[in-house]
Amino acid sequence: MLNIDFLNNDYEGGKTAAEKVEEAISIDILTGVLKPGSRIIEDRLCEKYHMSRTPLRQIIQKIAANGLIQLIPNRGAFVIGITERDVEDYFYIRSLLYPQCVKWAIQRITEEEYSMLEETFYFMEFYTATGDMDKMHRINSGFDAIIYNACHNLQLERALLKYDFIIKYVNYGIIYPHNYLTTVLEEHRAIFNAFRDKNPDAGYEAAQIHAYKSMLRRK
Amino acid sequence: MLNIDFLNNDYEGGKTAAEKVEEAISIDILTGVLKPGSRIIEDRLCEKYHMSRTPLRQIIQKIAANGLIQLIPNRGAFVIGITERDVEDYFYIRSLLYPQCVKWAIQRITEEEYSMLEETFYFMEFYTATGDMDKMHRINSGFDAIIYNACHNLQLERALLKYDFIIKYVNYGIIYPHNYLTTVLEEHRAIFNAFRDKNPDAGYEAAQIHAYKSMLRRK
DNA sequence: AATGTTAAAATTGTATACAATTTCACGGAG
DNA sequence: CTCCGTGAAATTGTATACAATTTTAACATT
Repeated sequence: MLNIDFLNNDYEGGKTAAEKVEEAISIDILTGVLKPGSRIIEDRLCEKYHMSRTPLRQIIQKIAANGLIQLIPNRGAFVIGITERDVEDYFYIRSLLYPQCVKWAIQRITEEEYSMLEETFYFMEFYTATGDMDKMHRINSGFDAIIYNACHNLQLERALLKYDFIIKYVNYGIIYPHNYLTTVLEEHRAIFNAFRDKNPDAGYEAAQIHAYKSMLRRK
Repeated sequence: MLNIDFLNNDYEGGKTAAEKVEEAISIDILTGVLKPGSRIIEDRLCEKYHMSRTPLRQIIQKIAANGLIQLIPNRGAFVIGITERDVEDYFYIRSLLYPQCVKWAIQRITEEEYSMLEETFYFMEFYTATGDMDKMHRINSGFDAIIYNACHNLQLERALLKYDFIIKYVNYGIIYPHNYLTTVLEEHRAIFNAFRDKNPDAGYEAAQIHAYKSMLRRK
């Protein structure tokens, strides 16, 4: 069932312990705490996260399947490096997929999902005024997550969530201009209006603009 | 190191036992042997594949990370169904990503990778005449795999390989028209020529045409 | 007949032990 | 001094045991 708990600051998403460790390791890779190319010794991580090798190895398999770790049989797990060009590439790929996702979502969204999107957008409007950057990042992610889910294509949803996850942590520490929040709100408004009007092509265009500008903002 | 062992009919890709089991389970899901929504009992699969639960659970985590299984904590693993519309969606997503991959690959391919691509293309020409459908599928996949690798973007490469994997097995048993091989060869030739001429835009266009026609051929 | 309760069975989650393999340091041959 | 062996240490791969949780099936209550 959908909910908007993500608006809460200390929301942990009902994650299991294993999911939290998975995220922690992934973040360590993306933020450079774990150096690209370096070998991951299972016992070290077991000690760090206070668990035995059995569940830890499952987590490593998952991260490897997501592409942040390379697993070489009998040799170990190695950190995959993400270069600046990779990040640019991910923005570019995202700008190919995101508009199509929005278009499909407008065609396929359910009543319930739309209500959720509407409610979230009103929160966005409200919190933009307060200027709480952290909360806004959270809501923006939630807004996108509802759209990703509403396109009703699991693989596309997962691909976009993955790219967003990578971009989010590689972007860590970036300074945003003072008009960042209002600018992004207006881009989102254009997308939301397309949902309200049930206009897939308008949504595609608005999404393209938003994705493209997101890419430029990084420069 | 790159090699063209995939041309060999009984080539197993140096897969480990675990990788073979992973592929077998994935194929069972895509071909409907494991019914969508059904629960996967670990012990049953352990018996079927003659291994203990520890390595099997790692495999399940991997498949879940790839999106073919849904894992619910303490409740078990459930088969994700792939509908006909999903397959159409995957073709569509692929047609968005494939041309970009070709374009980047032409800009980024190394000498060694190009030699490999050239050699593979000559094999394609040769084997098209023989009409061995199975071998051609293998070579076509190899041709694409070299391109995916040459774009030097790991996530894009993996995304395309994943979609191809899904499409391949969902397409299982399809009857191809008699001119299928020569048609596909010409589409590939256009792509290869773009590599030969180092022309990214021509490659993008040729790839777009190939992806689009592949989508239509399914109908 | 429908609903709730409870205990046994089944299943998932985790820790540990051991086997298989690789890595690394040391010493000898050329 | 470099290049190989060689064996111990470290690390990865797998099986098994047990703990935690869920599922089930039988039974009682209304």
